Amino acid sequence: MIEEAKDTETKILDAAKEVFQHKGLTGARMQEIADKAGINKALLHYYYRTKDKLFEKVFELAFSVFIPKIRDIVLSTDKSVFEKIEFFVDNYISLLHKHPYIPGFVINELNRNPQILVGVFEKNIQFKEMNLFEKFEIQLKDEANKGIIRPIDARNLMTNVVGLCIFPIVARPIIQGIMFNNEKKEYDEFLSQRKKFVTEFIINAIKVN
Amino acid sequence: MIEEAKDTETKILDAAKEVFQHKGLTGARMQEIADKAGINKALLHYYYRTKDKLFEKVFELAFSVFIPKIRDIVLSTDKSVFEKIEFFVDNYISLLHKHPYIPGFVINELNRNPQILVGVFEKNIQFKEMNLFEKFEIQLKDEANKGIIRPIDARNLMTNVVGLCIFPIVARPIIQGIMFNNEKKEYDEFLSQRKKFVTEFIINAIKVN
DNA sequence: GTCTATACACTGATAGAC
DNA sequence: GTCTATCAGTGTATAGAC
Repeated sequence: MIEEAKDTETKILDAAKEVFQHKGLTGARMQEIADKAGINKALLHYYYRTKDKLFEKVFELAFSVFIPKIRDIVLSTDKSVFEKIEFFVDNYISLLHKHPYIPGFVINELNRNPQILVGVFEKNIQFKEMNLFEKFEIQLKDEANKGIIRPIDARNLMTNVVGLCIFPIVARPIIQGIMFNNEKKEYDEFLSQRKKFVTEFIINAIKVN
Repeated sequence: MIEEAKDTETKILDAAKEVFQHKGLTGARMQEIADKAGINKALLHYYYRTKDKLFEKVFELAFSVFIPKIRDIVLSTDKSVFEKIEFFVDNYISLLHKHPYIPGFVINELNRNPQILVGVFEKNIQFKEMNLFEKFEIQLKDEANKGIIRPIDARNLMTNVVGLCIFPIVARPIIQGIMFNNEKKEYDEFLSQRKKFVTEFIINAIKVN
């Protein structure tokens, strides 16, 4: 793998991602981003005008990494509910391990300023496609009628599935501190068995015996 | 209920809670806290020396609101596992509704600076009492042997229970935006049925049929 | 496109009068 | 204890040379 010479705009964006995702909008410093990108402050403004605009770009990219996956997986029509859940948990937790700071970043910035979502929605109409859940709702009703799963609401189920994947990542410092005596290695082991555990937990919760 | 004339120190702390919990350590401004407390900046430093010290105080109070509850409930020995779960979910979600900004605040600040926990632990040794989970683990093994519940790890279970309660609160802007077309009222209704839903979901997941 | 230098506003913190 | 005034440091952003 040869390290490509990245153009300045990309170098800035990469540095901005790292700094913003770790320190947040208000904690990030343009100077630190410039240092990390190997350029100077003035150049940041040349490419991205203001700190807010640079942040906006970083946020949109972070958001689009870990939201659309949900859509893709729920919409794969040829799978049963159990298969979809297994497939989702597996893929989503893998994704989270690759980008462990993104969920906390996105969640936090949205709590500070929910307004950001408006801009994101305008540029990505796909997020508004509510028929996504309507289709999934139909499948859930269908399998419930067939006696495969208990009757269950799609939004409650999706919230639980996503929450069970994300929570151990965003709340890592607390859980690791309280339940694992702050042992990083033990917590990594804990996380690595969550895929299997979470999948079984959810399927047991909704299946008819 | 008569509004008591609060002393200055309390007024400052109340104002600081509000500002820090909404804007975070780096986003909060001493000026805003002073304004909200109805005093001036100099007085903040008179009572709490520095911004960091004031923040530390606020963080510790926030942390102690929503962590010890877990301990209290898990340790109530006269309850079955099912009863504990129902009791916990009920009480914890009620608590979260009273302080909806605390979980996000605590989680975020800990991700930015996990070091804070060290100080909190030193002042509250109770958090380190790991036998809490060992006792619960014994009860889980016991009920599994009796064929009441499936064999399950205490830490995985606790993570799921707490996560299912907290996630819809901290991720509210995202879930409400994507699944509920940003309708506040609908999301409030959604939250109000979660107690029952989450309890049943977990019990179904672990009970033997 | 990239740099240095700098403008200008704001922030946390302190000095000192009352 | 509480205030006004102010300082020193830092932050974003821009001007202007190359």
